[in-house]
Amino acid sequence: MRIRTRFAPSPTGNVHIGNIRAAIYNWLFARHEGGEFLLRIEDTDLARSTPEAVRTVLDSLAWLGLTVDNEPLYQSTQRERHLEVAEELLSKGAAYREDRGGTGRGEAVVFKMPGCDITYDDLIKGPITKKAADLKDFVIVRSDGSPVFHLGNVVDDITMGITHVIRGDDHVENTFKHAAMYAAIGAPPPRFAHLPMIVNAQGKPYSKRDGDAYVGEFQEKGFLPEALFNALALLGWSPGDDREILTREEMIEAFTLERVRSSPSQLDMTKLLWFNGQHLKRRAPEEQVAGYVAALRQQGLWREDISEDYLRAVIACMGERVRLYSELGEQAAYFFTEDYVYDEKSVRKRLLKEGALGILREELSALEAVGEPYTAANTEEALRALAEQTGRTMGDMVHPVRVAVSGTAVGPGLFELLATLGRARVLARIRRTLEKFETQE
RNA sequence: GACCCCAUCGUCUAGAGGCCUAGGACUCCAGGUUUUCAUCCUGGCAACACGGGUUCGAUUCCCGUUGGGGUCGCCA
Repeated sequence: MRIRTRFAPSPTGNVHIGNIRAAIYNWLFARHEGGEFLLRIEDTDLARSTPEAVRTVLDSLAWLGLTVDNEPLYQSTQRERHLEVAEELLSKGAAYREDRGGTGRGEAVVFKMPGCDITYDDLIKGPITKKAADLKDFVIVRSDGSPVFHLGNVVDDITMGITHVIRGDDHVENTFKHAAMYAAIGAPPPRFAHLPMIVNAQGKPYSKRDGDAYVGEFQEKGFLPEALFNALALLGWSPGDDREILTREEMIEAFTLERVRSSPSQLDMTKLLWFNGQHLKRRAPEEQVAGYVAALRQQGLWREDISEDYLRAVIACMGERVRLYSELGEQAAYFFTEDYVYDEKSVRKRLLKEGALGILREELSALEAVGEPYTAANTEEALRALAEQTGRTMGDMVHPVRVAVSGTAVGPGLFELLATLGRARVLARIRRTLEKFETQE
């Protein structure tokens, strides 16, 4: 039989990482088995299910590359089918009408539990049994005639031909109800697998106050979809060897439900950042450009006259110092503005030290003497010659220039930095720095 | 409260009775490389919640305790 899984979110706004992780596992499982991954929008709560909310769900799936094999089934379109099944259940005696609690609201349709213990074999947790005494009848159609979640969920899974229901831990109790309904309807039940919850940094369930809980937040912060995918997939699942950085294909290849853990876990932001850095450096340079431009634009550092060649040079220059697009602007705004800040500590240590400004002035002459092309090799040669002449170390040479042209003591190799910045900028910045601090001394 | 689930370094995890003086990753620390930082290399700190069993032998199996979580709706 062809494997079929589904993701069945109720579109109530942003998609939580716990839910998207369930979607990832459904997708991975279906792809691994050569089956299908379907989407159902559980939009019966019309008040909360807006078109924008549906859009958000679709966007999140698309962003993460979770390709769906069907046109999404909107649960609200299935209402008649749900009610039909309720009638069948009624006529079979598997359900009855009752004014629950005698509220006078009218009669609801109540599903009758079979009166025996129910056991189902969870693909992740193993067999779980519930005693008959702990199983209560429940409403499947409200007194106003609308179907309840349990009815719609089961009926839709049957009509969609779902073979494996992979969902959050919070549904285990429902599974006994659902299993009983499959039996009453006379449909073969799917296999169930319940994923442990993802908890917040305090090890507690997520609350509205917690940040970093929704897919959109990571997207906005500039995380790479493949990095979030990878990190989330490895929360609760592992390939069985020591691999951590995996491509989608490698995960599909290795994914099995047997290797999913049954204890909750938390998403560590520091490690997520590491995942991002790893995936970032695996991206082709041309793929990176757009991401950097978007981040720089957001930071107000982008100007349309900046050439792509220049940006590429900057990216190459910064190398693995950047793990997230936004870190480029944070760490090295000086590539994009003349108005960079002079880090106070760096200035004190490298420029205001005895004789530093004198050295810098000598270096200015040496660097002025270097013509185009202003390559790393050429500028290095000039400063090496100066160091030899004056009996100084390269350290003495490098530090003042670095602070002068970038305002900070940390960054890429100095000569790559100079070559990237270009002759005009370098000389202008050194002159300006000299002016600024010589008068200050 | 009742029922169900969970429990290995700070975090993510490997481990399915002896291969474990418990392995890997992130973070952190030290050293090396480098003009600085980052990368990279080397090394280090750090865990089987507790108590009983079962067994020649338990991180691994069973029971209990403790702790955490889920569910108890005419919500989904």
